[in-house]
Amino acid sequence: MPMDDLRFDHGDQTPERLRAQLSRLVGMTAAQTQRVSSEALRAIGAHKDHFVVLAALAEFGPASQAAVAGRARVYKSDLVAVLNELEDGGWIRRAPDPTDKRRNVITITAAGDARLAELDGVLSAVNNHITAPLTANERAQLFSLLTRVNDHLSGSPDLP
Amino acid sequence: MPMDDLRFDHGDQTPERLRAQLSRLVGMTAAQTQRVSSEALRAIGAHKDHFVVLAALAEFGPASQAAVAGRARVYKSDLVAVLNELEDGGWIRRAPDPTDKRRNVITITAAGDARLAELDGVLSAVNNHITAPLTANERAQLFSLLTRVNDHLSGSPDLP
DNA sequence: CCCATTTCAGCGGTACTGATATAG
DNA sequence: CCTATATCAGTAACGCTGAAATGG
Repeated sequence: MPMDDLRFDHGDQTPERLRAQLSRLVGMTAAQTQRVSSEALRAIGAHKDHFVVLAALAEFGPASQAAVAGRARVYKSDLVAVLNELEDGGWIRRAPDPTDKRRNVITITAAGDARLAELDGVLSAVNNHITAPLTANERAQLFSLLTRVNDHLSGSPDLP
Repeated sequence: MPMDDLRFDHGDQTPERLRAQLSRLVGMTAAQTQRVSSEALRAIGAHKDHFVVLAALAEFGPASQAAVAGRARVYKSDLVAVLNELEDGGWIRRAPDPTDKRRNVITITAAGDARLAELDGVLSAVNNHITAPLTANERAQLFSLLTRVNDHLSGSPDLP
C-alpha cells in the first residue's frame, strides 16, 4: 500500500502535537460514539451489527450470507452469530437455497422491518446527540468529509 | 447522560440507511486509520501510546505517572506497560520522587526527543495518506469538526 | 481514617485470520 | 481439482474496571 511522502502541515515546530494527529482524534471520537451507541442498543437488546444486517436486507432484498456480509461490511465469520440472534428474535429467516445447497437465503421478516425502524430511531437519536454542537450544515460537511476519507482508505475490497 | 429527542435529519424515507449513520462511519474510518497507523508504528517497534506519552512529556515536562496519564489520556493501568517499553528503549527515565514516595517522576531523555521526532514523522505521513483526497482547507475543517464533537462527548473527565 | 499513586489481573467488544466440512 | 459457502475457533489490540500494596 503506497504512502505519500509529504509531511503533515502543522504550523512548523508545534508544541501541540497531542491535538494534532488526526488518527488519534478520529480514534478517540470513534471510541466515544461507540460507547454511546452500543449503550443505547444494548438497552433494547441489540448490537450495531443487527442494524447493518437488517438494513442491508431491507435495501437489497434476500441474499446469501456471503452477499449480506459483503453489503453490510461484516465478516462472514462474525455474521453467523448475528444471524443466529436475529433469527431467534424472529427478525430474519434462514432457509437453505434449493438452487445451491451450500447457501442459505436470508430474508427479513415483517417483524424485522419493525425492528429495523426501531434500531434506526435509536441510532438517529444517538447521531443527534453526538453531533449536538454542530449545525445541520456542519453535520453534512463532517459526513461528507468522513465518507471521502473512508472511501479512499477502503477502496471497497471484499472482506474474507 | 441526556440524549436529545430529535430524529436525525436524513431526507425522510431513506433507502440508504447503511451509509447514513455517523456512528458507523466514524467507526469504520477509525478502524482503517488505526490499521494504517499501527502498521506504520509497528514497523519501527512502537505503538500509538508511545507517541502520546512522549509528546505529553515533551510538551509539559517531567511529571508523575498519574499526571502523564491525564495529559496523554491513557489509563494509569495501561501506562505502566508503555513506560516499561519506553524505559527499555532509553527514551524516558523513571525515578522515585523524593518529595512523595508514592510517585515516580517521568522524564523524557535526549534519545526520547529524537524518538518523538521519528514517531511524529511517521504519524504525519500516515495522516497525509489518510487525508490524501482532501484539500488543506478540508483537512482543517474535518479536524475542527471532529475536535468539537470529541470535546462535546468527552467533557474531559479524568480517567480512573 | 481516608485519599493518592503505582501496579497487576481481568473483562467485553471489535476487527480480523485461519481451519474445516460440505457442495458447486 | 479448485473454488465458494457457512461455520467454528482463536488472536491482537483497545478501552475500561477493579483490587492490592504502599505511602501521604
